[in-house]
Amino acid sequence: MNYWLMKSEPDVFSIDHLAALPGKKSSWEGVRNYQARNFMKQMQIGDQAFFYHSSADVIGIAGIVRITGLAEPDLFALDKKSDYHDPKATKDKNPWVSVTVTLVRKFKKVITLAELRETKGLEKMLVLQRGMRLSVHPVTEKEFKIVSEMAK
DNA sequence: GCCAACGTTGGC
DNA sequence: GCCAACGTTGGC
Repeated sequence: MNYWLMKSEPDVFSIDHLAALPGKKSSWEGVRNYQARNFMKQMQIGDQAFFYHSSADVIGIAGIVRITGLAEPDLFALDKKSDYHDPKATKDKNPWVSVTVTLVRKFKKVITLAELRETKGLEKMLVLQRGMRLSVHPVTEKEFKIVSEMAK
């Protein structure tokens, strides 16, 4: 069982959008970075991930989701009308994948980046590292537990 | 809107 | 394969 952090711009897709969907379930598409994609391929059913709001009024971790569907081809890459279209992707050679996530818990209050920075034990958390832009990346079990406790 | 820190592209 | 130019991410 592994833990992850997944970034989304809440203007595009927020934790409230997810909560409003049938089954509180959605595919997670549009990742167009190979390193992030490789992490998505490693995800297993039951893994948990932080839902992170980036480029927002309140930046930080908004809640927890569970991986309920393994990586499969991200068909938005083939859709010319999609913002996620990749002109180099074809049906036979589509490098991009999406996974399915289901909401576990929305935090009462977003745990902000500033709060994360002030918390002991999270010093090495990847999202806090300088220049860290990966939209999908791993979180340690220890970090996952500390942040989960903060949200109680 | 600025800009640091990356990732990608393309000429050579 | 190198690397300059360009594009993107994302905090501030």
